[in-house]
Amino acid sequence: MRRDEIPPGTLHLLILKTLARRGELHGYEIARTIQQNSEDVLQVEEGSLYPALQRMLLKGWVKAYWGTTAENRRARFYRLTAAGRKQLQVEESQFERVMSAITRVIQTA
Amino acid sequence: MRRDEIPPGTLHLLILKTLARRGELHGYEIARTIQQNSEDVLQVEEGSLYPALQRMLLKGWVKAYWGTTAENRRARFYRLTAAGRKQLQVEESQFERVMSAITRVIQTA
DNA sequence: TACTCTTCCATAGTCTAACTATGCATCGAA
DNA sequence: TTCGATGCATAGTTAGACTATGGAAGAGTA
Repeated sequence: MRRDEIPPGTLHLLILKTLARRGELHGYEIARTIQQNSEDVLQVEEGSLYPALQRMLLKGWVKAYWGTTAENRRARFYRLTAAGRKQLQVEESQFERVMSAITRVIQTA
Repeated sequence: MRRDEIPPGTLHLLILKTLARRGELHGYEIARTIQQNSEDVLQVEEGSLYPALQRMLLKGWVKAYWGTTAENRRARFYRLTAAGRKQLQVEESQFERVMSAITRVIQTA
């Protein structure tokens, strides 16, 4: 998940999508999920993840609460809000729109 | 071609690809070509384009020379170097690799 | 004539967000 | 008793796309 690899903002999209599917997860779990689903292509650094979650909290796309994991550890869990669900739709279609445009350019040139 | 839409570095890829197909073009022409091929989804701003071309010159991916356009205007033409051709391959497969990873995450979550 | 639009180049400075580095804390296993 | 994994978080750096701005030259037009 490097600056020179992925679109800025894509991390938001990936987090939103992951939460939409999985319901509620804590940060570390979100990172591992994305990493696994990408078959280890996308490495989600903690220094990217937590700031991203902070931004998303501020924007009201997610809400958070403290709880305990299955292994009895303290962790902060995140859940999508209605605004987050709407944002997911926006970002998903935006992503699709731009990526197919780029693909078009690459294939046409 | 906005920061919140496209991957940083993608502009390089699009320019490289465009030059690879079209042979040699001047800056303004590169911008219009990308824009047209994307069906106006990607707006290539001059404040993005020219700095990108400078970077690419520095990295030796393109070389430039002054000439005149069909309309008899002074313009700077760009052509791919061997290094640029190699870089194009790298960026193209990189792009493909990451985009399919993102798609995988979005579809799997 | 003056005007606006398009073509063409270029740079200075701003801003976003992913990054590195770092710090802290707990648990289980070696 | 050290190490790895789990878990959170922030400070500061960096790349690069952006806005704003400057210039020049030609074509058309009022």
